[in-house]
Amino acid sequence: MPQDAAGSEQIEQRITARYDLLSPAERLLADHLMRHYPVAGLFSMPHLAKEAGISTPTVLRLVQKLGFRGYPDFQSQLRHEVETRLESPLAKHERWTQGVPGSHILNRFADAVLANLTSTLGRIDHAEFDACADLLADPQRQLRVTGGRITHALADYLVRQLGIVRPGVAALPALSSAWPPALLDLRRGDVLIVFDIRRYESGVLQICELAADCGAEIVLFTDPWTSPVADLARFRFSAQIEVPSAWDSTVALLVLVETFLAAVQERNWPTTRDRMERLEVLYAQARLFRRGRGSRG
Amino acid sequence: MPQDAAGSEQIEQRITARYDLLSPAERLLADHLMRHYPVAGLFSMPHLAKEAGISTPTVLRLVQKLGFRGYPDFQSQLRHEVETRLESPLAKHERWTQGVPGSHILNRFADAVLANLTSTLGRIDHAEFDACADLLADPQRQLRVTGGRITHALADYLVRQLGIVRPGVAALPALSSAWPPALLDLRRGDVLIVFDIRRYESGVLQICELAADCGAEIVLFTDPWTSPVADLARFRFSAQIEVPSAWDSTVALLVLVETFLAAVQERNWPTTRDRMERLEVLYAQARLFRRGRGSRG
DNA sequence: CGAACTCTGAAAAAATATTGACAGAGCCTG
DNA sequence: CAGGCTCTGTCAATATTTTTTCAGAGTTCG
Repeated sequence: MPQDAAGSEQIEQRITARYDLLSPAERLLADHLMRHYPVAGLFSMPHLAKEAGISTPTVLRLVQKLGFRGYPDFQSQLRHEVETRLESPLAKHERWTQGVPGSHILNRFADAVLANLTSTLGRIDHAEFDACADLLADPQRQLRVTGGRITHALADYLVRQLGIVRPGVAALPALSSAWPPALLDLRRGDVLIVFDIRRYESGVLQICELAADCGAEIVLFTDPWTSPVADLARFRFSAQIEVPSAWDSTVALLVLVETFLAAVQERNWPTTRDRMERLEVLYAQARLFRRGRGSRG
Repeated sequence: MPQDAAGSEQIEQRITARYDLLSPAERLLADHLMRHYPVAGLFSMPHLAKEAGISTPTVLRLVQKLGFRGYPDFQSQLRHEVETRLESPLAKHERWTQGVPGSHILNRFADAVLANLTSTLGRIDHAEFDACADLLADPQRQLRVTGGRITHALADYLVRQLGIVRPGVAALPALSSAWPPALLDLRRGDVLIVFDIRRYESGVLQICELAADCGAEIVLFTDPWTSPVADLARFRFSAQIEVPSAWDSTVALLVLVETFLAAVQERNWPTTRDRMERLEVLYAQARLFRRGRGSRG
């Protein structure tokens, strides 16, 4: 559905639609605009140029490429967008900040997620978090990760990302018959990271008991109902998971996981950076990545 | 609690607080500003004066009475307010950001995640969301899902959960040599769901092109920089992903995914419920679950 | 009724923003 | 490696905005 004119198109859309026509400096600006949308564009041209790290003529060239006659024209449209977003029928953000029953699923869901997040994060003890991050950052300890039906993806994510930051990270196998060999080289002091939210699965408790017998430290991510694994765990973090859906939400857990990833990588930054650089080299050698969509031949 | 200076007060509050100190012409302007708050103040001084029916010096006198050094100073504060309104309508940060903001990694991370979420969700067009949910809920269409290095876990999660709601959902294989057979029974109108955030991987684009040639509809989840797949996609949802970490965050994407899951299951609830019940029976037969920790036996 | 006062906008002055012209830098291509 | 190309910033011009100055209009009060 091609717009004949750029008339009422959103600026965001104009940018994405023409992104491949943009030059490198223009993309710097476009990225900046998108990242701080829409307020960034309300500043004066010199200010905006400085923030984006480019020059004023480039700003002008971009807005002209986007179909505006000049910078004032661009700002005028932007103000209009801000207006409809903020001012008019108490626009979009307000639609989901107040949980009117019967509103759109996006609003209801976002409401629940935000409530879960604030509640989850507000309850975490900073000292406990730091102690756990220290544990996970200790290169002497091997890490093993496991999850249940819903949390499997989370466990997978943690393994992949943490495996970049440090060595000795692996997921436990899915089949219980494969557990004994996997526990074979678990040493005292190694760490088992467990995700276990309701519909606690029997297998998860079993493997925690096995690992505890081997002298492993257990880190548990769970829900407020607290899984049976809690008694075995050295560290325990519980997240709010209820949303308007037939299932529970893993968003708060993911935030925890990502925060731990950030904390661990911060704790041993030289090593992390070194590993990441080597990873980049390997990726480059494998020619796995291409450029963004601008790499015109 | 008297503010010594007008420091961080909201402009609306400043106006109401000093309203009775204002002259008639200034009140005209104040009324206009309040009536079209906050966008009115983003215009230039001549424009604003004309709209309010007064002259530019009066505008200047008002903003000075409000405690600003000049009109640019006033606009700067106003932009800041617009930003906080748009980015985080919940000023609830204080609840768990007690102390210096940006101190503990938990606070910094949570700040970023909340900003990402509000910004991401505020930008989603409800109609587009609904249309896409309709597409995903259509049992006639098969669904295939794929992701990149970071988003793989997300794709996996979507497959598992959506696979409970409806039949015909599968992940694409990881190895590109396995793609052609996987695409073999892709029919016109089937849907390919793609996660592609920066460090866009070449394989993702390739498989999208293949699928598009087969007549598949493409649904893209990406970042604000817009992946090259965007041109091929029927639906495109972009999420904010920046956090204080060496990596990007997939939290906002996960919220999108979970919201879609809720929307799809809602659209075909009888079928979903039926499938979930049968799943429960199967799980029970496999004796996979145990009770919560009260069931000491 | 007139002097002193405040309020207000016109107009000039200063500051700043926007736009255009141009040239150096980098890159493909022959 | 030279010529043509695009991209990008510096600088100058033009336009606009911001601020100041000032005088007329209206009001209050003795």
